[in-house]
Amino acid sequence: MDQTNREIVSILLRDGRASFAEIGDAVGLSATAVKRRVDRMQARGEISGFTVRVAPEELGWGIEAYVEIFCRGNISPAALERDFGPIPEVVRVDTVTGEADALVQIMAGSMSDVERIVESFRVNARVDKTRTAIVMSRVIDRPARLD
Amino acid sequence: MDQTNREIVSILLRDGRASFAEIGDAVGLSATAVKRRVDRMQARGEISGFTVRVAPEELGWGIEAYVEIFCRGNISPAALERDFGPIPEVVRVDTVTGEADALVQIMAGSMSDVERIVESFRVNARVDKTRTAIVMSRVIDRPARLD
DNA sequence: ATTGAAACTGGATTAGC
DNA sequence: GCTAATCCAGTTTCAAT
Repeated sequence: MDQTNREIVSILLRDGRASFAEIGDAVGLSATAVKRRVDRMQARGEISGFTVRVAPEELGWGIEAYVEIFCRGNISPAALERDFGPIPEVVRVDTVTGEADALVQIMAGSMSDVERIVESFRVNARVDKTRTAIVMSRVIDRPARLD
Repeated sequence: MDQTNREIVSILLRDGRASFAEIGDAVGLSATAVKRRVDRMQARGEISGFTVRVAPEELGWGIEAYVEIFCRGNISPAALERDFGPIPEVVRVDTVTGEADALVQIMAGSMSDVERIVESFRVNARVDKTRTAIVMSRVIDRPARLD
């Protein structure tokens, strides 16, 4: 990944629908060249896709929560993916250092949804304990910057 | 926000560069009507923008971390925004229920960057204590779904 | 107030270099 | 990587509902 690709990605982070011509002007390439670079980055998996950024509450995701997962014994990333992947409200799962084994982020419609989802984590035999932090206010939420 | 807009957003969540014509086919509207609906959602702030989804390690963000922030006394969202907003590695800040007052998510180039950034949190007079969890593996990371 | 059709503009894409 | 040619999407206008 060279500097030019970094600049292209930097622009796309700020505006995922920027035209190839615009990007080309900014980085000093033709639109064609930019398109090929973006296509190649997508083919290599450096770019995994494009998406829209939405105000969660407008879409019925009234509640967000972080759930720390404490397991009995070890848990593999593959097992986590199998267990949490099918739950649509789960938007993110990381294995982490520290007390907890994993951190799960959920976006739900209501507090009772959170309750139900977290409860469903517990039926999983490997999950020993959970600790939930409800998001009160989203202060900053932005794509990482390159510059 | 009506059902049609939900469907449009649902498509854009999966492909943020989908053409208005494609979306129109899927929801039973003309490209024109779709464009206007997207424009209006953007004007109302329901859609805050479009972005690319990238593989962080490809971009020099080798390390991600969650930092729990414990404050002396109260801390307002506005103060958090002022203190953390200028740090480019900070991608997310939420005030949360539970032990910690806020949860900060950072994307950094290296462990020493994490150390430096977390250390910089501490110089802030209001921050009493921090607890850092380093991400070992990103198991799931996806936009929330509407279905 | 919102839509669809048509016309126009300009970007996306392909072919050739 | 660029240019040129083609195609198609984005955008605006306008009439209709």
